[in-house]
Amino acid sequence: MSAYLHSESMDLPKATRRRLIELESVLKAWQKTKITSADISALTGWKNSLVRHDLWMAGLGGGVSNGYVVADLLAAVQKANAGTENTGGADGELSEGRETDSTNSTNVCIAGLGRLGAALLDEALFEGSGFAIKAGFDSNVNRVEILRSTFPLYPAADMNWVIKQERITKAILAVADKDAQAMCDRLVKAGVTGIVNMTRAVLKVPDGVRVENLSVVNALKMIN
Amino acid sequence: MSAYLHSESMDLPKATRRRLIELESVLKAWQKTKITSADISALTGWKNSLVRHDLWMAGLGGGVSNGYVVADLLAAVQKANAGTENTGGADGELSEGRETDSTNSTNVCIAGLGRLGAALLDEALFEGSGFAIKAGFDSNVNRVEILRSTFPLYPAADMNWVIKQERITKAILAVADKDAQAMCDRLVKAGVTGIVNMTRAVLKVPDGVRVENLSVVNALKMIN
DNA sequence: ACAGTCTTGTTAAAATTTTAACAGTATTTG
DNA sequence: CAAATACTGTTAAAATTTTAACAAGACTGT
Repeated sequence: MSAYLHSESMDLPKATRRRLIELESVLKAWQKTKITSADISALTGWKNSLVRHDLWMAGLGGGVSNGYVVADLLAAVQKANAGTENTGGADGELSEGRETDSTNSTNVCIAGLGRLGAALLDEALFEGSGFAIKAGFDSNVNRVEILRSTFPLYPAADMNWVIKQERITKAILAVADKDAQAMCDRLVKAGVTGIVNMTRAVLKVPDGVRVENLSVVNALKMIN
Repeated sequence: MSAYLHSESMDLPKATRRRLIELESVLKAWQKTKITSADISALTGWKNSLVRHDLWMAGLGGGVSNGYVVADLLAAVQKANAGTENTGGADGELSEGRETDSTNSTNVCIAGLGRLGAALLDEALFEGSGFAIKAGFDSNVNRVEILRSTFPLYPAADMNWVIKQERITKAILAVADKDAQAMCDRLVKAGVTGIVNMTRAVLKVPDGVRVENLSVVNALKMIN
């Protein structure tokens, strides 16, 4: 059973996906032109066999026996990490994995423009990430009108049409805990398929919608 | 082998700890006085057997056969979640799990006061969490002097003595990606034992220091 | 070119985590 | 009050994830 999927097809284990995403950062920061699984292990704490296994599962690891060529591996990993959804056509060889491909990015909105949400309205944070903030929402119309931002802000009432018009597929949820589930429901209804949840609330979403929890307080509890 | 630890003693599996922390939020939001593992399952998506298993592992679950009394379970879960470090004495029965126990809280600092870091200087975010922000640091002295905040801000150079004096044990890292590892090293050297990493960098820390990664961009990649 | 080293891809084993199963005990219903 | 129902705590099985092991391919230095 459990047919290995070391090529592309269905999705990889979550843990592997997370490591591949982090590996991308590691590779970007690596100076030399070559890197070994032992190097990566030293840098991250992951067992080197796990690194190789991850790459194998993802069908990556072009090289044969002596270390990885960073440029190649990075390109492959980037491609794999983008993979799941995003790319509409998926038939092109894509131009060598170069920097920000603004035409090919996933559109994101921020729901809740309190201190935290407003702070995320920052292009710099998303530079070269493949994601582009397209809108901010808040129930408080006052806030929407007063806040200065590089991105257009809307009252939450406009959510439905804005999300459709701007082809937004992901949201960052930064409302108050007590409003989290309600806002989440609205986002999902509007067509969002993934939510980064910055609140402490545990969200219930329908199948097919992914949630990633990023509550600072919960994280503090984890490291405590 | 693998002696079950369904009582208190060594630490629970990470996944279980994470769920227990989230369970805390779920219980706080629950209105009725009783709750069953099936209710929790419906609310979170976790299998009900997993919920019971988690509680068993943690040595919780006071009740016997008919659902849990929310107040009791919440108190027990809160106690378990605080448990790992934090409490110095650990011999008291602790006063009924009441709200913010400001004397008993863990002290936290924020390293990096850019838009994101500055936004976290917000008491409201940490209300009733058991954590208290005690200081903010930035290498840019200008920023430290200009920023208005309820919390004292210091140039990074003062980190060492401030962290000791204020008995800070945890840090939220919100510097630029390229400075992340260096700042992390300084924090660890100053005595911090846990870091919430908001950057995209993968941090290397010595044994005994816990890291929780909360990069918004990486989270977006996960849900993509 | 050959022996020695390194390092990968891949498989198999070990460890961990989740799911299912069920005996036992409250609670409700007739 | 007995039977039926509704849950939990706990153990055992299933599934998943990580670690170890190793054959085979590439370099290195002589």
